[in-house]
Amino acid sequence: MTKFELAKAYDFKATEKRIYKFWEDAGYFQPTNDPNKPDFDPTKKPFVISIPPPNVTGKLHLGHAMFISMEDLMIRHARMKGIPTLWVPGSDHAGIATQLQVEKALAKEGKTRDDVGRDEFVKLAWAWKEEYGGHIQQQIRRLGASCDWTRERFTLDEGLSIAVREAFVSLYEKGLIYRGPRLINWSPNLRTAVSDLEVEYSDENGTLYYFKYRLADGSGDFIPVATTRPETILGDTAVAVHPEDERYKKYVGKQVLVPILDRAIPVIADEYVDREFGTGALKITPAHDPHDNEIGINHHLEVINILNKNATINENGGSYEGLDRFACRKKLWADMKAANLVIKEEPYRMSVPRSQRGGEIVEPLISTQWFVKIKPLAEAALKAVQDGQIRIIPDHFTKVYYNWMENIQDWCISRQLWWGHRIPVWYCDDCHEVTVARQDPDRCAHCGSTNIHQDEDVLDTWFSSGLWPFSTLGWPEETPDYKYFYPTTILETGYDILFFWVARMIMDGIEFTGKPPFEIVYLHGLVRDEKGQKMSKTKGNVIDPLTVMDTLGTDAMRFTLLVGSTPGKDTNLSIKKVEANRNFANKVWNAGRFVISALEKSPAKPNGKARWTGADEFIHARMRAVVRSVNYLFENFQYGEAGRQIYDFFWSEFADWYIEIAKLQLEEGGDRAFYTAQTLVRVLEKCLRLLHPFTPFVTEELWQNLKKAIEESGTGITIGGDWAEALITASWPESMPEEEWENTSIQAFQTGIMEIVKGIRTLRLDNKVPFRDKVEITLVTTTLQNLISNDIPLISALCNLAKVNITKTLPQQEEFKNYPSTALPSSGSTLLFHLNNSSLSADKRTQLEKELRGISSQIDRLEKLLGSDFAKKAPPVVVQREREKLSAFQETAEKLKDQINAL
RNA sequence: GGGCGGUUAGCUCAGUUGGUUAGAGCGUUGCGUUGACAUCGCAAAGGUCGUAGGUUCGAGUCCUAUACCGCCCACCA
Repeated sequence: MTKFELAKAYDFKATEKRIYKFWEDAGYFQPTNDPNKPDFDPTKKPFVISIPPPNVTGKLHLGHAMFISMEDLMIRHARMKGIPTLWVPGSDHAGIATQLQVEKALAKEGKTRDDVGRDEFVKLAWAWKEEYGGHIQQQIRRLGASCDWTRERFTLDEGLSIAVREAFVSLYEKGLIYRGPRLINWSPNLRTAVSDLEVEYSDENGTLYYFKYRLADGSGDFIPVATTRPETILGDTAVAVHPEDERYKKYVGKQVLVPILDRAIPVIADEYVDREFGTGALKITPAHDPHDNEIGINHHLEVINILNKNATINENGGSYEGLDRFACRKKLWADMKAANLVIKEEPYRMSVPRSQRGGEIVEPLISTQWFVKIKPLAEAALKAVQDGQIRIIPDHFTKVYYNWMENIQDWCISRQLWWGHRIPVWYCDDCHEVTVARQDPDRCAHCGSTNIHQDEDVLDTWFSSGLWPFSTLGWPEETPDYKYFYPTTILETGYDILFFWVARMIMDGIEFTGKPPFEIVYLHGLVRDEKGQKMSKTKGNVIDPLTVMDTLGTDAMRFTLLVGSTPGKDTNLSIKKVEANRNFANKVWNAGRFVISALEKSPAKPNGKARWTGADEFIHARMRAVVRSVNYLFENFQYGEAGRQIYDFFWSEFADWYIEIAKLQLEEGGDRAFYTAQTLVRVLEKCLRLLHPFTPFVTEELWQNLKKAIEESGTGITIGGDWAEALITASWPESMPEEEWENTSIQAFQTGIMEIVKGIRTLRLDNKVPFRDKVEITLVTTTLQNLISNDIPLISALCNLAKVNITKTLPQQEEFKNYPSTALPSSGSTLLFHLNNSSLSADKRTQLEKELRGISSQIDRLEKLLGSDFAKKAPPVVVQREREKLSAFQETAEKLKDQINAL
């Protein structure tokens, strides 16, 4: 007797926390790296993932839930395969995001960052990190993430700061980092430069302003020009026209006057100008537009910056000085109108650059910043993918990657922020040379002066993220971790940060370690709402993973995310799906309860040899097939499909069929009961292993209970292998070679028991005979007789039959004419339902004829098929399969005709 | 402008080595159920797999063209 009283429903709330603690305390997440430990094997290639570090002050959202589920799946699978497995967790200091939060908190006290000063601000930011930084790590634990918390890292850690310093200095020494004035994207609210990637363009309604550029010669002649940003007129240093434009050719070389300011600027000719667009004349503002900047360089134009750092107009704007850029736009335009310099305004659809973080309009302007000369790094990174050293999944993102790498621009890495890695550059106040050093210097490396000061800027957050796979393992030190675990195996993340992060890690990895930092890039899709829309607070369609876990359980949510996703494709999440998977977790739980209860009905291990029933063989054969298929799918990164197949097998074959049959087989007692219990245990146990990477909690809890129950049952049931300490360390089911009996067993069960039982169920429903009424049937068959001879009691019990008759030919007695019947086309058999109801007989002919029509069309189709080249050219196995189908159909058709004739 | 993806049941989506009139969940309809599970069971209805060609004995699956939807990159004053 087992003393197991498992709850009727799976109680995930009670289970999840306890199980997680059990795993963590037992040290399962922590691979050994100690040569003195017995389980350390330096010849084994470890499986390693570095977590995409979430923002340290972030809150868990579905994007996190997605990658945690995905990576935990990979990690658990590898761990079960017996591979030394490491998943390095950590978080990112998230320069701009965190600084904004701290500034927001300050703003509540009516202060700005300037009020408190840099040192104090950084202290506040650290305090903020200490207070909120742990939250997301706790939330990641709730997801069941089996990462090694003893190796947790933070991008501003001491070790990682050393890595950042090393990376910067080494790039600088190679001439791959330079400083200079260039046109960059300026974020006025944040008062920092941002990289091109951090600018997002949005299509918005704007205005195209047409105005007059008067000639300086006082002729009163003018060139019409259009712009979307009138305030930039203040910084114009030329007007460009196309060299062959008949309208404006004559003006080239002459001077025109900047409106209001009356500054004289040249008219130049450049082929870049599109004669068709606008007025065909282009104002040139080299300081505030990328193209204009290029043209300016080619024509040696003056560069006039008109903006302050907060996007107000500076001293170059004359009377507009101090005005905000947009206020200036209004006022300048009004003034121009008054001066009769305005032609017209028209509505215009334009693409507006906005800051990814703050959302405000970004201004292109000239500023002195630090840049990485990226082309040499990109070339090597490109090659690593081309050569197959790194494989990107799904494949089509390879092209996206190439496209980006081939057109890459230098990367602006300096940020005018306070929260981040300070740029390791010191300026000498005496000789004005720069000192770039790994250790903080106390004097100038050139003149020895102690009058030096460090660069005020910090590095782009992504600069440190790019080093993540190796900086977290100890680089630049040759630590044991670095030597053993680097390069990592898979980099798993969303495709939205392919450029931000993945591409940079590849470039940095190759540059600094000489090796690609990982072998596989697996990109998952974004999680959207059930209609496929992006989740956003304003739309109110945000699903909070914490709430989902609270109400439906972590396993259900993980399973939903994993099974609903295909690599690289966005997935639409709806609560309905999670509910369905909550039901699945409960189904697993209850199947487990049943199997445990079956142990009570099983005697101890018998001496006799195993006697398997058709059902036993069927479920074993299907289990083997599922294991093979799941392994194939895992090898090809098709985790979603793998999960789906396990789900289907578990529910519609194991639970719906085998367990139902097992109930009857257990009643027989003796050996039959023993082998049934053993089959139940073995199949369930294997399913728990397969499911564990998807739904770790319910499977672990059940597995441990099952193990204990078996030990205490005294049945001596084995699982054909060793039990492990815990499911998390149990071995992964490997594929077994396909054997002849598998197919035979599956075929036999499906065409025999399954089809007969389904047929009887259908007859019952069609004829409104409830299950509780016993009925008699006659099975007319030439093929199934031997196959099911032992299964008559089983079929009888499953269908509540009083009697089963088996004949080879249709009975000729008068009464049978009125019996409802159904054809079993895959075996060429017919089922007669003993129910003499003359009111039904009227319909019988039509029903039979309808069935016959269906079957006949199948026969026609197959005859045609088999008469075609198909028979000659298709593989014999395939042809044979169709032949068998045809003969079964033909037999069915004969029987149907006989019945019709007998009416 | 360049690139990529999608189009399969009422809805949301699976369906990767081409194998023969397509699957799931939810929804709908009907029936059932006190012993693993109502977080359940049995069944039904519902699809010419966007369109047009092509390759092949065979195409949802491969190729070409096309329509519509979506995304990414570059960005035109």
